[in-house]
Amino acid sequence: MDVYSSADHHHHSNNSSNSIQVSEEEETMELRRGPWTVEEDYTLMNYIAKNGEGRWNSLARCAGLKRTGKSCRLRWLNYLRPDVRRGNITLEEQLLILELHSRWGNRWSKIAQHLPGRTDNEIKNYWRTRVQKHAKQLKCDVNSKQFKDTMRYLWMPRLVERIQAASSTTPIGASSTSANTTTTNAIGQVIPHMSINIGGGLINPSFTPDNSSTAASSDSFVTQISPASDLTHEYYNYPVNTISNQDYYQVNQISNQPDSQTTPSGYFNPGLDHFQAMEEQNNLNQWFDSGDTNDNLWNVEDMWFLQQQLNSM
DNA sequence: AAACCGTCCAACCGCCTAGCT
DNA sequence: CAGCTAGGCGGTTGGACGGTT
Repeated sequence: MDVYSSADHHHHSNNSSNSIQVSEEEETMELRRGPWTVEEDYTLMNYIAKNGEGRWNSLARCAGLKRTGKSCRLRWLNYLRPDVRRGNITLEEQLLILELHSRWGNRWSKIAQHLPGRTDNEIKNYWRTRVQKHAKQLKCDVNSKQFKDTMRYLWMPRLVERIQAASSTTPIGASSTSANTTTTNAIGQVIPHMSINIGGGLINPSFTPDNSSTAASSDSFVTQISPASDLTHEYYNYPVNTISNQDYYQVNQISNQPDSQTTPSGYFNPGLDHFQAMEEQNNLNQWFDSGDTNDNLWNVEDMWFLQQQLNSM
């Protein structure tokens, strides 16, 4: 519906004389769909640079884009926006996504608000392609208690370990213990941090597995992360992995929730001995260790063992 | 070489809601 | 108040791509 009915169509070409007979296609103002061309991107960026964003339907018309307002909005927010980050999800981001998802469920936009530069779409894609894949491999439902516990007591602590390990070998300029509120990235820009406390209380896992979809009242348990808006001037074809985890986000303090039952050991819940035993028996590094920030598939032994554990829960 | 397969992600769709008339 | 529209959100899809057979 949106723009389709509009008669006052504009053309991005400049033939104002319009002497050419209007084709049927132009008459009905056929809207383009599918992938955006470089020209369309350029048009949209230019228009927004001059006129700002918002009022997407009229924006699409005025800019001469044969697109719906929705399509323009999506393209801008998910791709063209200067502060959008694409590329590998860092360990810190993975951890945050897992934690926030355990809290809020599929509230992607809400989760995205806490990951500067990341879009809801990207987080959603990450979840579906990475996290759900593991659930599938374990033959359990992503929403099941079993899988949630697996994430909480295995995956997330593992991420914490890896983050700690990474931060202990952090190069100069990105020390892990600092309480600073900014850090400097690889190209010398000062950027704000994502707030994750690794060594101390971590992100507060006061998570109860069965209420994941109920919106918690405490949205502020993670301090709002401000977008690293000055980070990606080179946003088109932004190269992945050019900025290391350590450079990008500095491990930092987080405000603990008042009602927290969290111990300083974070996710390691003393009541879950079998998980800890499991940790000792199995080298689950296979999950994480082959790539930089990639998750990895279970190896056969891990899969088998974990399956036994899950079945006995 | 080519057919097949799995993964990833940009972009779409439908639904919902807030705001305006 | 109802009706309409734009914007926002979550779910889904299709095509590109890389790896494997």
